[in-house]
Amino acid sequence: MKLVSWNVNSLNIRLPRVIDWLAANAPDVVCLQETKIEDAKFPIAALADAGYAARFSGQKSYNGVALLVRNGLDARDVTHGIDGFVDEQKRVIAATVDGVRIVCVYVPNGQAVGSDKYRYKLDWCHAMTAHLRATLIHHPALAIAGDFNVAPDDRDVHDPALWEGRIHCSEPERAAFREFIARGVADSFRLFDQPPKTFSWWDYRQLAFPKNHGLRIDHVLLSPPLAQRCTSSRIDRNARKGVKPSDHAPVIVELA
DNA sequence: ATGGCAATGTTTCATTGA
Repeated sequence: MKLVSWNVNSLNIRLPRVIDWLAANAPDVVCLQETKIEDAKFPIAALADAGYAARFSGQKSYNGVALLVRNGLDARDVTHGIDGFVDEQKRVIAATVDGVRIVCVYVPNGQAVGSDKYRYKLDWCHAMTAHLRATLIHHPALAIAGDFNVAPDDRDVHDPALWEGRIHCSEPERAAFREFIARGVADSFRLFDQPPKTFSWWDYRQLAFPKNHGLRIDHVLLSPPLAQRCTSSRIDRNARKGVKPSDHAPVIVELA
């Protein structure tokens, strides 16, 4: 299974690029974040023409997640949100595909350390950790994939001194990320040797992409049976190039 | 010293993102 996570920063704007990317990369399942589109307006037909069935949970303007599943595969037991956590914001969709439970997440940004949104981010992560623990009991083959809005350690930051203690890098956020890992899922990217300074997000400003001033905040975490099957995990930085890119690049994981 | 981009809707600016 070829499994992808990609924050597209508006599926409306990005649809042509997404469809081109699907054709070039032929993934089996794609977890999308920041679709920023109401369910009634989701581009079901265009994606069907591209060979993918879509399941989605969206809202106007902000947030929104979706799963794209290649024709011939079924998305079963689709669920939305976090059990026991009331949230207006559409940030989670999950399904079982070919025996793999796939949880697509868009973790809150947090805006600034100490803000109300930061508190919400940490609360949200705490609830997701409990949800993950419960889900793993029934689904030992589990992947949680998405935009975590956390750079887990300094290797994931272009300038650790600049970012120290700031949003995405603060110790409470990193501790929240380690709580996910402590539930028994591995950061697939770190299962392999990787080129240094590999990132998944670059600011649109200040020539950040050509200067490679990025962060690695998009992740695919795998439970032990899937980590054993994982043959590669990489970030397609080419998808950040060209006209009207998302500010995030896709993470691509292959499972034998 | 600061902001510098992009997307959205509240649209000719404000808000959010990261």
